[in-house]
Amino acid sequence: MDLPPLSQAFVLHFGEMGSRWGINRTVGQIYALLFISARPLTADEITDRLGVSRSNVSMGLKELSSWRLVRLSHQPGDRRDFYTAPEDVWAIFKTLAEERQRREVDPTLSMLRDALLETPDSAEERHAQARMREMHDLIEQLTDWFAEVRKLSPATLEKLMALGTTATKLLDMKDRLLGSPDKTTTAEPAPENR
Amino acid sequence: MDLPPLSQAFVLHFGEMGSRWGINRTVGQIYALLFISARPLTADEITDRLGVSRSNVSMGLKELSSWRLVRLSHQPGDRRDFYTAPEDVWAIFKTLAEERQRREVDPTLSMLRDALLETPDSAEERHAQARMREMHDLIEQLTDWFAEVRKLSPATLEKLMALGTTATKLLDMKDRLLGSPDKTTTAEPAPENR
DNA sequence: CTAATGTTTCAGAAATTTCTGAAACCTCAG
DNA sequence: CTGAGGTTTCAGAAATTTCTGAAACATTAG
Repeated sequence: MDLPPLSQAFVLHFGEMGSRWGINRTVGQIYALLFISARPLTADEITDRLGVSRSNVSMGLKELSSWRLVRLSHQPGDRRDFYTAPEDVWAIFKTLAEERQRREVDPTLSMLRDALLETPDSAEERHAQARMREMHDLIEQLTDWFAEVRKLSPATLEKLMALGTTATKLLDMKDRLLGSPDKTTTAEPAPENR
Repeated sequence: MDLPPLSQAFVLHFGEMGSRWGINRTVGQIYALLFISARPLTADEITDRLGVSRSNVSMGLKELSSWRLVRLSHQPGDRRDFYTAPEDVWAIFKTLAEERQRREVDPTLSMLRDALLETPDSAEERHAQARMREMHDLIEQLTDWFAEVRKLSPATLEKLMALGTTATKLLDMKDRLLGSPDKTTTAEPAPENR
């Protein structure tokens, strides 16, 4: 690997991290390299810098494309493909969340929904199904909420997060303002934490 | 594997999913099995049901313990260890988030912080460092926010999520009520989406 | 103490995943 | 049409991860 020290540390770290997720080491490294690069890189440049085989890079780039984590660009008078990581870190994060949703959460939800349609044929199975319903409901709720959040502009999001726990206060405020039809929020007698 | 159909589908699915995350197939299956089980199971029962080796189960349970995803219990007059998955799906989700934070995010943040302390020795490295700062700031912000959210009680959380995007409206409301010192929220001239 | 019952460790076998080099394949300038 | 420049595919080699069975290690009842 032929990289200046700072860059090398970063690239190696993401290589390792990648392998904890479903992503393999090389893919992690390619992405890290593109992320910190000041300009678009060709597959050959990536190959040289990382010191892995050309075909490995090709496959890695293909994988990254399927995750929508790299963009292709061209330069006038040059037929080679140049690759870039999107600039906006928020956008990257959003893409990642969307793809994981699509690849991991959606299939799980669908499996759970199917299971919930079956008629359990024993007490054991009845209990199992009840647990699956709990999990299904939680995941669905989280999913819906994430979908909402993803629609927000980065600016709004940042503001929301800056609010932090104050959000709870907002909740109370809303209840007071809109004349809470649901008393539980205010009635809650000082629970452990909120 | 010796399981009724519904349970089997669930267990197999989580086995596969597990391997997309850093978790191996068996560990995923053990967890799934415990999750849907109506009562605590011994390691031997798990071994029989899943049809894997006893030692594999032992290691899997150890791994799950290190993730704080199983609880140990005992029954009077029985020396064997009985394992359970926590009841509350919210709690499970929280634990998972905390552990991933500890194992993946914290080390990354620390690597980034170190990198940001170095003095870049070229234009390239300077740019790389700037990118790292962007990533660092985003992760830190998300981290802080998650930490806040984790403190909320499930009930409050659920309410917050039920609000969905309405939160944005609350934000505006707050600004109007408290006499926003920061005009950007209301001034924002109809951005793509929010 | 020791036998019975249960758990953990560990070295190697098995399976899976990743990586490579060579060949096939594409595209376009000339 | 041809060949130069570039990309992708693929079968097997290499590396890594997972799984197993046997042995070592607890713990406690008697």
